[in-house]
Amino acid sequence: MLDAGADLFRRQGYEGTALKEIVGEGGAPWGSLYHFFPGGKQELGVAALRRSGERYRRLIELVFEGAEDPSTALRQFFSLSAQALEGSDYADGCPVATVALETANTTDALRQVCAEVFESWLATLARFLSEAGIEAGVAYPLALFGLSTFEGAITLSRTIRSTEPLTASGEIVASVVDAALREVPEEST
Amino acid sequence: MLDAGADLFRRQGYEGTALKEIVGEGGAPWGSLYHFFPGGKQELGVAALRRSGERYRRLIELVFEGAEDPSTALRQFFSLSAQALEGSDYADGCPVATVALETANTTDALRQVCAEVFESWLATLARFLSEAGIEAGVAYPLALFGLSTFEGAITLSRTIRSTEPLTASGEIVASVVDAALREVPEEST
DNA sequence: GTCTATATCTCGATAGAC
DNA sequence: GTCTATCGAGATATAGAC
Repeated sequence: MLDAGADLFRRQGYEGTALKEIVGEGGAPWGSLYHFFPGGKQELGVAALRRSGERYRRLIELVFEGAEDPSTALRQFFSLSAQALEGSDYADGCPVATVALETANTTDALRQVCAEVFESWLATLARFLSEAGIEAGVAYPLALFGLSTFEGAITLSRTIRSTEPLTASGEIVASVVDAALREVPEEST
Repeated sequence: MLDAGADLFRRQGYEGTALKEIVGEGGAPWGSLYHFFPGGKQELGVAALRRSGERYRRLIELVFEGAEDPSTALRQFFSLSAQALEGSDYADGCPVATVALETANTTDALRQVCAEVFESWLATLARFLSEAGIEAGVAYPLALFGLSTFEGAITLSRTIRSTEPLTASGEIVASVVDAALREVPEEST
């Protein structure tokens, strides 16, 4: 049920998704919805976002751990997302961005979860950048920049139905991080 | 009425905004809504997005025309948006991004307008980059990158309620464009 | 715990007088 | 053109049997 909700929220947003749709898609019994989520739709939303946010964070980790440096990891991540978008008819974008924008000024509980998720991704990104030798004061702004570009590129790609924003942005982000890495003194690698 | 609609769509999205709210806020007569927009909410949405999208495009033009080069224009634009966000309790972000994500896979008429708006901004950006001497094949991907980063930074800033994503990203985008400008042969300026 | 039925509300859209 | 009243659909949430 959480997975079905997360998937629908990502595609059509929070307001655009009906509870019946979630229980229908998830094959879960309608009667048990308010047993597990006494807080109703909002509580389900919070739980679904937390779950998909953490899953996405682990995906980031996986890509960075498998790559030789953060720059190639980013290039791969952008390219991977472009593939995922194209293969899903431009539906599988960021699991929280749509809800984040919808609720930034309306439903604070949901906005807060989205903020927590974004910050967990930022912390993960900054950690990998730091571990590659980039100094702490630079790593966090660089993570902010990288995630910003990624989120915006997904927004553009979904809207104009082309992977071009993701691929073009991915190249430049990777090159920016690459330049930062080249400023790292040799001993620290 | 169009302005009231555009404002509400930007803050709380398309699905999250009721028609009554729009006519209420706009002080317009309810009876005339379906006279001017026989297509109902969707037609009003299309018109509102087109209008605010074009207004925003002219704002971009204004900033670029007033700045000495595209790099400083971008820095100013990010900084201006950060101010606008902070001054509006993080409500006045991008006028189309929220609706774009909501409708990318649900309501194609709205998605298409958002795509048109984004593309008009991209064309404007690419034109200014070209006019500054950056070759055509580079200007468009650079515009894609710049707009992507901007859109994502707004998303992050609104969600975590901090201007940090915008300021950090603005600096880096400006420096990337600055580097591209330095590759321009002197004669072409 | 889960089901069915339903209460209550709000939405978008329409009808018809003026 | 604009107003008032209202329709019908679909939403969230609840009640009460099992």
